[in-house]
Amino acid sequence: LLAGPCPAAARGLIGALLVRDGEGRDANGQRRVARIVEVEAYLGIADRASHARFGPTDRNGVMFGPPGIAYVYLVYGMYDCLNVVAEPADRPAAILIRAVEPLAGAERMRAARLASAVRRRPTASPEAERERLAALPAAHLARGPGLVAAAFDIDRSLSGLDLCDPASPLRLEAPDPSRPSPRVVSSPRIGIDYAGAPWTGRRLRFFDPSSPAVSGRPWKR
DNA sequence: GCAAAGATTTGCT
DNA sequence: GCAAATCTTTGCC
Repeated sequence: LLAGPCPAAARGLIGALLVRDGEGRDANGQRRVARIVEVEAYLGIADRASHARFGPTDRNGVMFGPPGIAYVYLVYGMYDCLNVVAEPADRPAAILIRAVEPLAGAERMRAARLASAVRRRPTASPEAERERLAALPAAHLARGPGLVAAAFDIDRSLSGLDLCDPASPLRLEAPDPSRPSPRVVSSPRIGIDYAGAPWTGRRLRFFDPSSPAVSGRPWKR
């Protein structure tokens, strides 16, 4: 699937599982599992919204490699974002994981969100942040690309990891076959106004409209 | 070498 | 609804 055209691969990732093994920044060994509910496809050199538009660099190098590999980058100097590399090795493309819906390990995700917030704002009250996160529904713990990374302890050190290897601490797994496949709708991508036409208008964002974990304002979904 | 902008999130007005 | 926080990467001198 990931070796094929990126838009179809992105659509096909909706409903797949993102799995994180117990290892992480602290000793709590809870396994985290979540359903992918929102993604965006970023195409090759010609896509003015894609990091690949600069050609291969130190940052985006893995996009030019084989499919199924993690591409993690830092955005706005603050948040890590997880991508899955798509298409064959000579064609750069990646799928941004924008939101996932927790199925297991939600408390571990809450702890990771707290640790991430404390690292970002050392002067703020950890207790206030802990209470804020405790009040958050599980479906909102990873609603947004920066929050997916925070909830799963994903940072740039995981870039290059094989997400299709069952031995990887972070990996993709096929959805539960007994579960009905989700409805998938498309929209333009978010936060790429700089790309200009026609790229801003292309419907390369895919999501499950029934999921409460999808990011963005409800009326813009 | 330096200036500018960015695949975001949060808090305040 | 708008602006701040924060730092890497890119683009131009």
